[in-house]
Amino acid sequence: MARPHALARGTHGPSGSPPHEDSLTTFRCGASTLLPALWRGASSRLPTLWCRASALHPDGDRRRRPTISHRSPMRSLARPLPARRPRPACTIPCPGRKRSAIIRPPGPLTTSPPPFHGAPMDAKHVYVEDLKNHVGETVTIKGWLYNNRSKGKIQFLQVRDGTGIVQSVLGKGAVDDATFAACDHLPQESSLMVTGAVRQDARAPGGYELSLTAVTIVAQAQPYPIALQEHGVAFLMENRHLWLRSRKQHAILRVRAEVMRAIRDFFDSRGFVALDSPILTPAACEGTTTLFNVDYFEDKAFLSQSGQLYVEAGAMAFGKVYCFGPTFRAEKSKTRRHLTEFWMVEPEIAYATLDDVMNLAEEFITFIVQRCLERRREDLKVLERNTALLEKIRPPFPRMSYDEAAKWLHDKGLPFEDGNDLGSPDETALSQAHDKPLMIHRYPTKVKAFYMKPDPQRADRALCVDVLAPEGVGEIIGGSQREEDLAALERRLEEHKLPRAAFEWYLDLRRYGAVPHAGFGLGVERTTGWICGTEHVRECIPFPRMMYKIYP
RNA sequence: UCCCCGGUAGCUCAAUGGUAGAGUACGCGGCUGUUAACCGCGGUGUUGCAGGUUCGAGUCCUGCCCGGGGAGCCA
Repeated sequence: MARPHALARGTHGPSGSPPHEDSLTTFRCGASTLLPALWRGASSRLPTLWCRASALHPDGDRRRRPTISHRSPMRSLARPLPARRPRPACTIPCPGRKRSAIIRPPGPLTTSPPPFHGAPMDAKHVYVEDLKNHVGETVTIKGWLYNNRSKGKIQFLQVRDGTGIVQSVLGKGAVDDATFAACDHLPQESSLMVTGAVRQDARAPGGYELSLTAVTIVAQAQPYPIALQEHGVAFLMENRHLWLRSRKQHAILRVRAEVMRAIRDFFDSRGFVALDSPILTPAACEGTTTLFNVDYFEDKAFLSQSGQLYVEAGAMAFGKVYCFGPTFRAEKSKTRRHLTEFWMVEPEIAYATLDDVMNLAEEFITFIVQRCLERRREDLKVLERNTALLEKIRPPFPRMSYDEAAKWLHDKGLPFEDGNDLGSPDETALSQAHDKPLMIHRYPTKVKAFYMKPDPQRADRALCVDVLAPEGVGEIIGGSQREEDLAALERRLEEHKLPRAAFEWYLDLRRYGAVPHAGFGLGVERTTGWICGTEHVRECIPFPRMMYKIYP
């Protein structure tokens, strides 16, 4: 009862019309085992695509795949390729011939697409993560082939569906021979639907497996670039859109999603109003860092580096607010801690002091970590994270003033100059020395932003706090009590040489009912990276944006 | 912007200045419990680019390009 499926038709373009070249990329003409006689006859005229390395670039030459960089924006896409030894645009293996054939552009498709193999899917569709509730039932998993270990007359198809991976066992005779043979040649990441009885079996990774009675191949993949082997970072980054399917990346991004949900749950349940700040802004919030420029009609604008000034307005209106969104920094930082686009949550509270936000940060971090332990333990296991270290993350967190930190660094013999901001190596050393987040407060006023309130006890120290995650991770929170005095703030703007006109609205917040207030910002990717034990923040966001890197 | 490391097959990597080679992926064959399965067979190539030294350069020198890590700055 094999029949074409809507999904399959979709991959071949409208029936009877010439397919778009791209639409052909989902099947291959070398797959004669998949095709009935009529279709196979047509396949010799079909152009497609079983190129060894054409997954990323239409000319099949991986070395020319688009790499977009600051110095050579869109170079490989914008310029014609240099003249060189002619290469086949696309090749297919031809039985009986040593060399691959050169493929001509596609002609019109006149035959119908190949039918699927296997029985129609009348079994209940379930997700891999729910399989344990369906032992003994016959169910269908819809997903992609993670790996196939073929052992002659028995095949072990490992199918992933986004919620997990399940091993399904296909014995010869369980399905028709054509389907069995097709499965034996299925490349990694081919999409397929498998139907079978759910069994508990200790031999299966994950503990449950399927005894298959039907397999439907939705789309046979081209050879998948990301093999089950080690790959270099550069290669994986250029294949980020596919890398997301890998187990570790999958686990990290699920933890990230949990972190984001925990953030919202924490503030929403405490009476904070979500008040989003603009992404397009007229001026720098802090003045010191480099911003991305944007043409804003006839004017100039910037991508926001912080929503803080705007949530201050929000706090005066709603009492407790937070903004949560992307933030942009154009600094040329090339380290494992930096992205040019990252997500930040910034709570701001009226009538709050530095101590209030330090206490809040402590509760907040604890909430996020414990939530991930509670709900994403399996992912942390995939990541081989030492969760015992995370279990310890509960109040109180150690607190240290800047002066105490400076003394600690001196005692350790680290080259640190009093009065300077803490450098990266300093923070790393401090962070490594603690097994809980370390709160360092009251940095020198001169190294901090203009809006931070100086300590009334000591004007050369600001009422601010940085929270350093342990294990050498470093800063995940920066916060402060804000300067609420109009005259003092005006002086600070001048000292920082900031354009006053752009800040008039901000000064208004002091003119009309100023109150003490405070807040902080937490970086989502750094926090996720700490919880996951990830080496680099680029793995903690689906499509990282970094210096000179904006593809894919 | 500065400092350090790197660029060889689609991918991961070898190769005293002397014939560019493995594993993997891919293809074919074998195998009814595999765990990145295994066994046999099949060939990968402008050694990042441009010069230079040399009888001879993947290897040494110079410049450039690209990538990675770090400093500053920051979440």
